[in-house]
Amino acid sequence: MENKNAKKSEHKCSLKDVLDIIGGKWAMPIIYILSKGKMRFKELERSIEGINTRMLVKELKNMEANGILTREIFATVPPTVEYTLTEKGKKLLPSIESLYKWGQEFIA
Amino acid sequence: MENKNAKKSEHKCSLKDVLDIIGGKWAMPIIYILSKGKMRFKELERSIEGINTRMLVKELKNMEANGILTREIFATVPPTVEYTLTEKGKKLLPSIESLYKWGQEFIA
DNA sequence: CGGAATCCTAAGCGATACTG
DNA sequence: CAGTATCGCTTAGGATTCCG
Repeated sequence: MENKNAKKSEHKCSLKDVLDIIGGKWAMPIIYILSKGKMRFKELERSIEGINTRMLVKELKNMEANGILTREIFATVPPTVEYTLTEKGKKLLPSIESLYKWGQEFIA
Repeated sequence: MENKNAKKSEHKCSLKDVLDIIGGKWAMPIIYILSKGKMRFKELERSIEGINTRMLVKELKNMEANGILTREIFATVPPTVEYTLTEKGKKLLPSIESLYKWGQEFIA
């Protein structure tokens, strides 16, 4: 069982619960990239420096399971799959952009 | 060398760089707790559910090295040590609170 | 192209006991 | 009280290969 339980249904939702979802190494970078609009798998892989196939797949699945993004498949040859932020996902953007700006300001 | 390098001086500061500093399991929860004011080590340990001595020490050191909080020692018996957010650290609060609120809204 | 399946390792993390 | 010092995981994360 490599996959993360899509939130084990308690009703507390602390900061820790949020971080369980988007606290991984790649989640926020992915969301940040996707804020510019829908993207294909390969585009994402190229846009996010340092990530590899396995981690990208894994994070995308997690975020899909958590309703942060959607996955659309097009039966083309070769196959096309597009990822898009949901409204829920988009509402994470202010936080993430804010973190990013903090970095710009405080990390030389 | 268990400690994290207090930022290896490049000049790019991406989101990843921010997460290198506060992306760990406990950093944001600690900052969040400290937003209420300075606290002693033991208070922190009690306030943050699930953390243990080792991880608390480790994160506090990291954050101190990154200028997010300060550590004040008082030569009392028994010893007293207080941790306080720096201005730099406080500027992370909006992001963190925003993440927290997102959790309140979207994680049942 | 978009993954799935393997294999593997570093390090993040946890529990506990001990010390000034 | 405020930490160190060990020890031992587990698992997140990485590299690579293969498949429809």
